[in-house]
Amino acid sequence: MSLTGQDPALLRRLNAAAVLRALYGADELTLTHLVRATSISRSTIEDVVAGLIDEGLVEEALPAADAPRSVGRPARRFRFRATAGHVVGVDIGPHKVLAITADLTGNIVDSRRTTVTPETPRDERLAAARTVIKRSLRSAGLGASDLRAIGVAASGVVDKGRVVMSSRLPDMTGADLSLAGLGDTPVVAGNDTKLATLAEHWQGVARDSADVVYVHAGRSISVGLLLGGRLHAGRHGAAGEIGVMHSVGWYEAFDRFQQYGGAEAVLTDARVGSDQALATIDAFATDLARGVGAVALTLDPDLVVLGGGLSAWGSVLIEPLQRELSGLLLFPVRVEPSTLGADSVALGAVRLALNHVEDELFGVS
Amino acid sequence: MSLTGQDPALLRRLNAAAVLRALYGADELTLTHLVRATSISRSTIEDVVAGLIDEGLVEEALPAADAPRSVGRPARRFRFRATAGHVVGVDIGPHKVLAITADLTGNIVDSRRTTVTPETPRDERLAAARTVIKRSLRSAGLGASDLRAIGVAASGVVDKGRVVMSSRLPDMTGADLSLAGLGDTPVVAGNDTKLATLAEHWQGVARDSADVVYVHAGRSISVGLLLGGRLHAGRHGAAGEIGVMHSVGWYEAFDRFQQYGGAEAVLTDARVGSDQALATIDAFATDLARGVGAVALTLDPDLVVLGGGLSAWGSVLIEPLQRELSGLLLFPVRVEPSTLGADSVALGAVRLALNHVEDELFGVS
DNA sequence: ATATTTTTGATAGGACCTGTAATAATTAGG
DNA sequence: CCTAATTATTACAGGTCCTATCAAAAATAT
Repeated sequence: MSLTGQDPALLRRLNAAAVLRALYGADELTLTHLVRATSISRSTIEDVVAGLIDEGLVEEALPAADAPRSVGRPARRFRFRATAGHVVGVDIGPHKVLAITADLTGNIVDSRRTTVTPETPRDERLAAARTVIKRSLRSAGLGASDLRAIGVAASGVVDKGRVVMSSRLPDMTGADLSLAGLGDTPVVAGNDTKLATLAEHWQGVARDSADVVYVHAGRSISVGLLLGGRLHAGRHGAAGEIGVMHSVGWYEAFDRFQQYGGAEAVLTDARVGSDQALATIDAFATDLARGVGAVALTLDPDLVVLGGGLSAWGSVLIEPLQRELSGLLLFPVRVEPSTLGADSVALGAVRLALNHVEDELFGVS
Repeated sequence: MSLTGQDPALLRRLNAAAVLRALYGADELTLTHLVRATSISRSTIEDVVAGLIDEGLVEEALPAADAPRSVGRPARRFRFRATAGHVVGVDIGPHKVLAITADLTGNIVDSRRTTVTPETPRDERLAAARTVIKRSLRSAGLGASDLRAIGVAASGVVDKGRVVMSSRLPDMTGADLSLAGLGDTPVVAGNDTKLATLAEHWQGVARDSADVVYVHAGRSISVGLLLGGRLHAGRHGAAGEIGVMHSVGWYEAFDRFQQYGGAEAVLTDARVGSDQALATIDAFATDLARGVGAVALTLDPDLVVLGGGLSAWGSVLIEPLQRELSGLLLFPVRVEPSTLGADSVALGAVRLALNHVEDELFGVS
């Protein structure tokens, strides 16, 4: 059944969530600030904050010695107690396993990695993930009870905590990503590109866009979708798999660079104006635009984000891509390079874990 | 700012909405039924229902003489007062203008049409829409004050109440769909295919699916998207315009039938097993699958609905389409023919208008 | 006629919200 | 150093909403 206001306490939960959200973004706020931000009455704010302090989610900040003094009785200041809990986001990739530990505001407290190879067998790869998580927690001085959720990113189609299919790491097909052996911390999993999309919406260029197409361009090309501010996974978790269509030509696209003598060579030659290098990039942009154009025509998004290794090329690749796209689309679309580096996937896993925690913390519906 | 429970009356609105929704689906319900359906306490239900009766949204049903009698004091029965308001949905098409008048439950009380041609100038076409709406209202015995909203469907890209671009009816490009001259009734507009998608989700085969790709297949081919149970329009209202991509081949697809001697001829020949007719249909299905495949790979939807004139062909077209799609997609997708006829667009416009009314009626967020 | 069943009406108790008035803790200025 | 102005805190009154419980009302079954 739908939302029914059965319990007057619903109002309290709603207001607590609003206060928490307000504190979330800011550093320290006074009660008066909170009243203004939420337009809830002062009496209520006071009660709510007291309750949140009891729960350990908010703490009073001691007045700083060098704080700017103003007239009138000084207000107490409150802040979100970021250390009330922590999450870990782990990127289980072909070449590395990266774990990022963060507090509830998303502040990174530790970051730890191990090297693996595409040939590393499944169990070893998953064991590496467990080990990296444990090490990161220990180094951050955290126990199992401090951990509220774990976010896991893996390549391939990920659905219901499992890798349904992975072409990049065939051995991972069928792998269970619930990482047993780490206590009963809830584990949420997702596809790497989709989680990078989430990261881009959280801290990257897509911060203010609700409908985003994220394109990971590197050795392989893949797509993540954010629709209405939420990740769109699809019925089988296979949304964005436009590259599967052979006529799009994404499987062979990167070979253009290999044939030239490697991606590095193309970039350096292009920078000095080599016609052949520029033509190679143009051809690659055409490949890219074939798939991105289909997705953009389907969704008419606010923004296309170019991520992955090739996003570091910046305008060298963005410009021909945009040129190609403008010939395909009804309306021009904004294309921006990713501002997050190679850690974006693990960062997205952190965000996924935080989403889970927030749903529990200030979940209402 | 987000939802804040500032007012205790929020609970009442929430509960009123829950009661209204419960009454919406059912015919007549007793207070006890409502208590069970909403799990709100009886006292509250009583209050809420009294309030809704005051507002004119609910009425008490007189006990029917032939009602099945049971032990105990007979309960009063309540029903949603469907006639508390009406809406009109109007489809402004190339060949017809169709207005459907419905009450708040969506019961159709009148349906009225006028014939136009693709050459009818813009002002005349819009005037025809106004006239048809007025006639339909008069014939339903309704005054301007009974009308709560008007939904308008037009072909082409529709955004913010205007036709941004129409390839089917170029003269309509730039048209203002707010239909001035019908009082101050709110008018909401949308693209015809998108609204047919809405209709299909409301009363058609897509009733239980949240992520739906609707394909209108006829003289022209177009796509409507429902994502997470909501229509996806895109930044410029141009979502689903995959057919714009020339390589998809949708502009010329229907010509295959014309070259054969008309769509009718293809169908009748195919039914008696003509190889040439079947091959023509296969080729058309391949055209269709090229675009639908791209959309389905992008979105991984629950369901693909085939609408438009060719949906009447049923399995003759569905089967080759499904065959083609299965070769393109990672996961098989359910493909169903539309169950609604040519009125689906106007019906979707009715639903759009009802959505608007409901947002106002039991809008909370 | 009496018992049983179900609905209805009325009352009490508690949680929540808002707004106002009194009180406390500062700074600015004479 | 003292007073006025300013801002924050605390306490209280008034109102809406919810739930739970219990007696009264209206029907059927025996």
